[in-house]
Amino acid sequence: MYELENRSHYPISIDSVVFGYTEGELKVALIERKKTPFAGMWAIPGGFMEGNETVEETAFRELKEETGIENVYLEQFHVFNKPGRDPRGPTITIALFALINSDQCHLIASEDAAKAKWWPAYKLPHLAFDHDEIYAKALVALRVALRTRPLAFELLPKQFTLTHLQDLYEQIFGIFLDKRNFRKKVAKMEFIQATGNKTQGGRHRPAQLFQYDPKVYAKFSKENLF
Amino acid sequence: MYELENRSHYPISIDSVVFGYTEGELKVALIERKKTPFAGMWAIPGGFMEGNETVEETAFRELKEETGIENVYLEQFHVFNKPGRDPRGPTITIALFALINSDQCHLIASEDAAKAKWWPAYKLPHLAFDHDEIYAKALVALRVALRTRPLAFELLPKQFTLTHLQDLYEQIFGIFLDKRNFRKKVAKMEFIQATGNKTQGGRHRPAQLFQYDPKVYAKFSKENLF
DNA sequence: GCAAAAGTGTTGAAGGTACACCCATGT
DNA sequence: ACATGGGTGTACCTTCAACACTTTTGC
Repeated sequence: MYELENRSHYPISIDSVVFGYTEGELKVALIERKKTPFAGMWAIPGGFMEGNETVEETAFRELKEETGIENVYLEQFHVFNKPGRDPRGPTITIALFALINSDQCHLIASEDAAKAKWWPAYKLPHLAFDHDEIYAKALVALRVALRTRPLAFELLPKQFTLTHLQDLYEQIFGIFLDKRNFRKKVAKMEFIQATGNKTQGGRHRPAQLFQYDPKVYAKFSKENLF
Repeated sequence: MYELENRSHYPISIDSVVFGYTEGELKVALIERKKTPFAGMWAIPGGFMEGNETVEETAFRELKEETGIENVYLEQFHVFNKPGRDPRGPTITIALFALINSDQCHLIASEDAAKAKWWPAYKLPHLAFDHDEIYAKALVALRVALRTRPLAFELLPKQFTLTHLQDLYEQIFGIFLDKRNFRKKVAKMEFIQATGNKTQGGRHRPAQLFQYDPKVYAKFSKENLF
């Protein structure tokens, strides 16, 4: 403890851009600020590190407090510290993105946040602080992550249809994919397995339900190095 | 300034993994620690943020102080804060990687560092703190970055031969490439241009020198979205 | 003239893209 | 019976992978 006493110390805030997928649409969880600065504006949920918390612990705590969200996949993507980004003084923000299947996830506001709400990912309002910039980087990080790792499944329920999987990719990357070609590709991925179950209740032909097997993926990705 | 006063404040260290390419070999700049803890061990250069510095400003200042390195490409890749990673108490380390053409870059030690030295990237000694772990992540980040952006040129002199470019990729990704296929691919990349100049002095056929044109790349990458 | 690195084309395999119709269900 | 989304195969084209010899220079 001796040597660090002389050092400058900084408040550190942890902000988490939470992506969800509900009703066939990519969504983002935002909170409306109660307090100044930027009271009344929408913002990315987050808050300050306290005591001996780690970055991830702070992120989980703040998400729970501000939105009620638990059990999400979290990943760091950038540190923001441009001078002037927080009118209360110099702060350092570590930004993370979170992935959740938001189908049965109602947001619950509390404490620092007046409201918490899922917004369509491509129709966000103007955000508080420099959160527009943080969000833009989060989207890029999301695309890079989804390209290189099997994270789409974090956004889907355990069992999902191929149409949903395709739709998710189309929305995240802003492209259209050919249904037959997409399915041919998925068929070759042994870590995406048919369960034998089917959807019910649509007034159309029921769809097969698939699931992701991380063990098969682990074997597969070791063999293919990347 | 009012509201931040109550918050926990933390010392923040900035460590930069500097990759260089000298004498046909991928290298990393390390310093030997003078002070406890870990006096006598090799470590990634870095130090603590002070005053109103930004992350990047701290990184540049520490690199200059500890190794004499200036004018490098810098990019953040991860924040480390596992409890116990620094015996002096809880600290947060923001890690960056740096890219430089180290051909004419002699390292100059000073202040906190007893020595500064280029090490072959795949033959590092065991490092101080959790720097082995930081370095492992830096290598992964380097590969991801080189795959998705034209950063190889930061490691090469302004004019370079195709053999050097190929060798750099082979070392970074740990693979062997076919010379003819590699050159065919490069030929299609309009942002890598022959200068008309040639190498001199080898006792073999002189090689054409190429250079990277960022303007052409910018046009190219906008057209191809990724 | 020999050592050492530079430079150059062709062929076959694999993977990607484009494209249109029938199927199972609910109302 | 009709509306809705589920499901399937083929042909072409582009890209990737494998492979060996000639050229230019310094000594």
